[in-house]
Amino acid sequence: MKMMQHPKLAVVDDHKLFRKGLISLIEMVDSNYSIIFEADNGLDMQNKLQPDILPDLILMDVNMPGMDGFETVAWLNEHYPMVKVLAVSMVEKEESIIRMLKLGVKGYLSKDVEPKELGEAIHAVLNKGFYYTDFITGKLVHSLQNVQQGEDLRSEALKLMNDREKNFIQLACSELTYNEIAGIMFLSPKTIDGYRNSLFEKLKVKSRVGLALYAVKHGLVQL
Amino acid sequence: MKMMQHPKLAVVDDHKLFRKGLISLIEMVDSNYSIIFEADNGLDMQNKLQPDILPDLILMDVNMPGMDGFETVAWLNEHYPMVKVLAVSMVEKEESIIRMLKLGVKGYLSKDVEPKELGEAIHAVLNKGFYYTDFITGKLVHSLQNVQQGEDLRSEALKLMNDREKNFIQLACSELTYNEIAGIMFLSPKTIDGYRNSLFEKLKVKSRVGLALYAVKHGLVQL
DNA sequence: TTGATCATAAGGGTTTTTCCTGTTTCTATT
DNA sequence: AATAGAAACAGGAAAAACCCTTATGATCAA
Repeated sequence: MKMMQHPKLAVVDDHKLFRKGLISLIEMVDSNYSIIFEADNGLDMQNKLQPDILPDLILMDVNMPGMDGFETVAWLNEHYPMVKVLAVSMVEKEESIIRMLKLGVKGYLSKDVEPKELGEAIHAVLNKGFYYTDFITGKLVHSLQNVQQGEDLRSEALKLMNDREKNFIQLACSELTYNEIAGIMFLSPKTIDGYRNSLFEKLKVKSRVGLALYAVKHGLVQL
Repeated sequence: MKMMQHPKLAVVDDHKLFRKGLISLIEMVDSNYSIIFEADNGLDMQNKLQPDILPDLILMDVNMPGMDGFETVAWLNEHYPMVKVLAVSMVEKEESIIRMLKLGVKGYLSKDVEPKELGEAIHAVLNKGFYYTDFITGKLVHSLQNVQQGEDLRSEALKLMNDREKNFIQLACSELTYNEIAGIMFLSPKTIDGYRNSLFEKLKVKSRVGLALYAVKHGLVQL
């Protein structure tokens, strides 16, 4: 495997102390790396990015004021898709990890890993293209299985209502008025009233918005 | 980490020769393992499973005549969820891998790995609970990104509105009335009126339901 | 200083939604 | 045929959502 000569790195993190510490650690683990800039958040990064001297890898915090990690990575994908990103975050919420992976980050490190692992991660991303730990893979697999749970939610929900109600709730997830829905279903608006009230009770919601969100959550309508 | 004393294994695969070979390899890498049964497919496995002597781990082929790996794992989840499964397959189609992982298999091995890796995989599943290679993780991440395009929508959507409006649209995805939302945001209901109208125009929606669905679709609120 | 723009907010109206309490119609069962 | 239960439907009223126009103060650029 061919090694990069002088990998150029950048650090984006709103906590100055952490940022500086990270940089000093990186310089310690491998003096070959050069930090070409550091930034407080995504906007700051946009200003400091020089199109003619792009970093090979950006260490990116997730939660930052102003422009957060998600937005920043999305922006990078748009404008400089060749720049790799290694997420470095305090939070280990599954949802954050999955979102960042979906955006294509090459790895996701917790802020409390050993410096040794930081070095390994950077090396892996630069030379192998990615660094996914068992922890990350575990989250990934778990989130897959949640999609399965969504299916269960769906079938549970479907059991609660009859065909007319299913038909109605789908139409209710729109900008049609109940009167218009009644027209489409060839029913009196008052019957629609009845469906609504019965679903409010069954699904424990209090408004049409609640109804629509319930339907989406349980996969009864696709967006 | 505590080792299991005499791990009980089973092999389900329709190719007799491969099955026998696999068994002999397993006995070779660690004589501690005992193979308590082998089966041709899922149905055969159901017959040979003795509820009082369950295997700790089943090596499971994916494509089998009769009852295939998917069905078999689903059945195991239903009836013996504590039995771990390590998929061993000839096919490396992303879709197969993802489906098996969704079903909760603890690892997915190609049939042409080195015997050494087979040993490592069995050991890892028994002692650590799972064995996911970089290859598997790669497939996982890739399948995530295929599902994706929502993040781009999200950042597009965020650009359209200011902070107050973002705040408001999230609150609008609830069963609060606009009056209550005004109270929460310390604003006059008439100002909320203004936010609503401005978002209706910007997002090209006509009702609060439309607003809520827009927000969900673009990832502005999570369900 | 003036004009433009933006966030906030008011007045006052219409439409839609929500929530009662009923009645009628149909259908299945005894 | 009698009856029980559901599905469909109504009247009426209050609450919420929607829509249009106008106004004030703050900020900013010319």
